[in-house]
Amino acid sequence: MENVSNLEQKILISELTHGRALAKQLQIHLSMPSSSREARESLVQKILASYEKALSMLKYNGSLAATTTITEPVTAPIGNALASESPSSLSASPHSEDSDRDFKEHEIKDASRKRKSTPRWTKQVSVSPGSGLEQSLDDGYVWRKYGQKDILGAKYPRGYYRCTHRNVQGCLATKQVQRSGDDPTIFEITYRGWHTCNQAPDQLPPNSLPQEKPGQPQDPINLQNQNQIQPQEQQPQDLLFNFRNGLKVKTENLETNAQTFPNSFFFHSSSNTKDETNVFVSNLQGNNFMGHFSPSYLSPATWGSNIFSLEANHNFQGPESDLDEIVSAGTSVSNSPIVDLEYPFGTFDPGFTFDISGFIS
DNA sequence: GGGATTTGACCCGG
DNA sequence: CCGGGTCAAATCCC
Repeated sequence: MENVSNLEQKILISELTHGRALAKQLQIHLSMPSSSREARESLVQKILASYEKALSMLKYNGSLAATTTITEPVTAPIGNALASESPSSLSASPHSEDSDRDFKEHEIKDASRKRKSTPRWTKQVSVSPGSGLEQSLDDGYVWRKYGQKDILGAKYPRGYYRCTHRNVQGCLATKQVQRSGDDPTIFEITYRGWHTCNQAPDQLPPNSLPQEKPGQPQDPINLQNQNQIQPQEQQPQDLLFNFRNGLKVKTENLETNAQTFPNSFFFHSSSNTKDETNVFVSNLQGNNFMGHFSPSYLSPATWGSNIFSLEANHNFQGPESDLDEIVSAGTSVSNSPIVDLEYPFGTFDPGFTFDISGFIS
């Protein structure tokens, strides 16, 4: 119980801090003649999104305490899951083309378990042609498509993407993109898992272009065959990369077993907020968690136009959560993506504190 | 040539 | 057995 609230508090703090950082960025943008309107609006949206999330968490928490309505335990076997992902292709040296799938079997078994506990959230994005929302499908991460499948009853195939850095950094984040049948301008994007890679989608230095890729107009509507979304390119964010390189903790082996995950941590480094902003929930799982937790995860919605109704699905204290705690944004955005998230946290040890000072210097 | 995408096969859970 | 998710060889593209 207390664990929960403690965790919640940390998340809230990081969310709010994140929002504040965004506001600062906005402030800078406002005094910057070169700043585009889109950039500003984007920031505004992000800020609002941040607020929404924070608020909804509070509300949800409240309702939890008050009514305790959790419908689904959403079994989160926090102990082992998620990180155990490691599809053999990852861990077992890829260059093994010898015996086929025989010996993979056992590994695959535990991999299957993770799926259930992998957090995921869905977002609907509508892309209206010509309204500058093309980039809506760009969430700032670099994805690599690994599959496409026709889904029963769906007009368009579903695309499966995973983080480009999966192999290198063991980033387990994936997403599915499903184009809506009745409204082809709507894409439902389901994210799964956290990014444990170095990408920092929504916290670019204030003076660098926010989200948009200058020389790269993209038009999802023109996806070659109306049914596939192309992954977007992305600016290298070396700053963060380098930064992090210095403190990467044995990422080489982390694919192989979950146990190494506990040692890794991750936090955002935004250029202008070096203070407490970065003290995020780190090493959440000292005992069991499932990966990293970064604000970027909490703010998957970094899109040009947002938000949304947010649905949180905690499985903390067990049974029942009616998560009908839907918070609709006051902002009447024409196209309001819907974010629908569920993160199977279990109990955490709230006691941890994390001092990043040692890493920064 | 290397990385990304395509696409049919495979695996697993329901 | 069926459908969704993933793998991986073939292919594409820069």
